[in-house]
Amino acid sequence: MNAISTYTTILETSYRLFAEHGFDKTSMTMIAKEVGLSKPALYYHFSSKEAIIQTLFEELCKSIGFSSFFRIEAYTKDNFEETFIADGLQIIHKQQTDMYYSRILNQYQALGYRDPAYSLKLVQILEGFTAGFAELLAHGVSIGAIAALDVLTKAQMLTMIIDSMDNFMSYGLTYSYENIWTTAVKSLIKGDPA
Amino acid sequence: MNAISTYTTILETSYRLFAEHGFDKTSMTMIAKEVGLSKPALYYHFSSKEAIIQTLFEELCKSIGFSSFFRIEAYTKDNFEETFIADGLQIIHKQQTDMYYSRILNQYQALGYRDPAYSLKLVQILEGFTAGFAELLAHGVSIGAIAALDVLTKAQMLTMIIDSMDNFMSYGLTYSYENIWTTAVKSLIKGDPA
DNA sequence: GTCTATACGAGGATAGAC
DNA sequence: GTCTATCCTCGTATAGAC
Repeated sequence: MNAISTYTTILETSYRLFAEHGFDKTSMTMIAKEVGLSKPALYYHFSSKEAIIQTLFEELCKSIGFSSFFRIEAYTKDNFEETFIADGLQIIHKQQTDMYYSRILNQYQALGYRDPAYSLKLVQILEGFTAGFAELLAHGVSIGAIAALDVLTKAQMLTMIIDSMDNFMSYGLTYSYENIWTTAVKSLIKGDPA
Repeated sequence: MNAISTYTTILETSYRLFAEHGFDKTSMTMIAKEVGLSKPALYYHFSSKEAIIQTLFEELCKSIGFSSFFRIEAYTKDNFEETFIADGLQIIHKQQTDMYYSRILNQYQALGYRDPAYSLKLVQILEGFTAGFAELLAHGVSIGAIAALDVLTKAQMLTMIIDSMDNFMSYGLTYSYENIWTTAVKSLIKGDPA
């Protein structure tokens, strides 16, 4: 038994190859060679290529929900804006540590066009962000930190900014994402409390 | 000679099949069958599958630049906000008339990860939007329609909203995109002129 | 411009031994 | 758990006739 199991090595290697070459252009032969196994040994661990793709998807989904980044109970009237900004910056930093993340996500999105199992889950994550932002903004209103105006629309816009920053980063665009997020939050949640 | 040439029919059919099944899962056999041709006849018009993909990409790029939607010379102090909103809504409406558009774009983005020819052009289009918005906002400042604050960052945010709305629409999410765009523009360009 | 027939390679997956 | 050898299918692409 290795310290790092074959199973885990296969997943990590597949993740990288899928990001570099895409699902379709990454063959089981490539994965086996890169891991240092024969194809049948690979099939011993995963019954099909689709099984690898699904397993990776489940792992991915575990770590990218709204509540992994934003903790509503920490928001007070005094720290509201700065905490909002800081929590969002966590997402940016996480993505900057995994160059492959958005490429992989892009491919699951494409898969979702043909297999609702993927799109349903991805939509659920996006809607989780919108619902989370809406709840957070509503919380901000209730504690008197911000004005109650267009809460749902603003939540949707924040979700879009997060979604799109990910996209831009995957293109290699070197924008000042920290600055964009900070400006977005300030633009959207400013205004005197009602 | 048909009124609609074989060449055009191939492109239109390919566009639809690529959107429905993806580039890789759409074979030349499928395209030939759907068009009503044999495979060699198909290869007579396009020397390879890649050639079809490239031709479609060039056609696509022609119609999605910033200047196809925003006409800076029409912006005055009095109509600035409403024209800004109206021009952006054109993009939303255009995308709503072509369900396949964002699916196809998603795939060219994925291709771009491996072939810079695609990503360079796509990045160019995105940067065209950011530059266009920045120019438009600067114009707004110069004619006294809006305040001069964070012009570049705001231009980037607007590009992101456009980019992400496209993405959300492709998921089938039925948000009120008109409302989001309107709120985005109002949130970002409001403020008294300097 | 379009066809029938076919070459050729690669990919997913399995049989059966160790 | 891992191997060698192999099967089958399907993909791109071409040869050569009409």
